[in-house]
Amino acid sequence: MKLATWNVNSLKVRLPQVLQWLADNPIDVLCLQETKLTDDKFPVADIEAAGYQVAFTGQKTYNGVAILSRSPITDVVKNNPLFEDEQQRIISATIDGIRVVCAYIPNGQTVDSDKYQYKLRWLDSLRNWLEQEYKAHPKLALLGDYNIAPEDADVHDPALWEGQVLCTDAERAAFDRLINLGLKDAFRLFPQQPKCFSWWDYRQLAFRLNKGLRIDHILLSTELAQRCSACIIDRAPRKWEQPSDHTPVVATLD
DNA sequence: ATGGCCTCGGTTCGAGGA
Repeated sequence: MKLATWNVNSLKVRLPQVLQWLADNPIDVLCLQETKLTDDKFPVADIEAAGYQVAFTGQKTYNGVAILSRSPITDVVKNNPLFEDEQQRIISATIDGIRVVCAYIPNGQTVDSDKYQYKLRWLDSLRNWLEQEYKAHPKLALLGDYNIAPEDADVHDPALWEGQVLCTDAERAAFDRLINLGLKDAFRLFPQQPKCFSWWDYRQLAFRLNKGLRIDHILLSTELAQRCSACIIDRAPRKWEQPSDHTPVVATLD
């Protein structure tokens, strides 16, 4: 079983790429972020025609998340019940006995902004809610765009990024508190090449120069981590025409 | 280099992303 996450930066623009990537790869569950579509505009028919069921929650212009699945999707929950939020950033569902949580964690903009404080509050509440969810669902997976590079190894130039949003101590501490619930970073369960990233700025030839960050993650509960046999970042779609600035991360469960 | 890019909404620029 393959679980994946991909921030597509507008599903309206990227739908052909999503369908192409699913045609190229045997993905069972795909979590999408930044769909940027209201629910009435969501391309349900195209996704179903590709052999996937889908659950989604969106809004105009910003945010928006979705879960695509080859197996039936049940018990869909939108957002974090403990955190009042107009922004559509979380959707959860049960698929083949696994509780899948798809999250688009706030960016935070800059450390001196209100958006950064919102990000930290949002992460604190996410942790509290997931603590409950984990107890209810031992087979738990949290996939998404975390907007956090957990370690300097996840940053192309740690000195340049030191103290910057996505890399601050407070954000990394929030990530560690998710880990401390008993979740494992699937990518770090395995030996990896250095300088593996999931996002590259559109500017400055960043992708060609591999000036990126690893900010898209798959966290697995202990039970699922024991079943995980691989986790890779697929750079291929980042090389396509008109790419998202993020590329998919894929975990394989046996 | 106080930047460069992309998307959206809605107009021909500003906000937001990361």
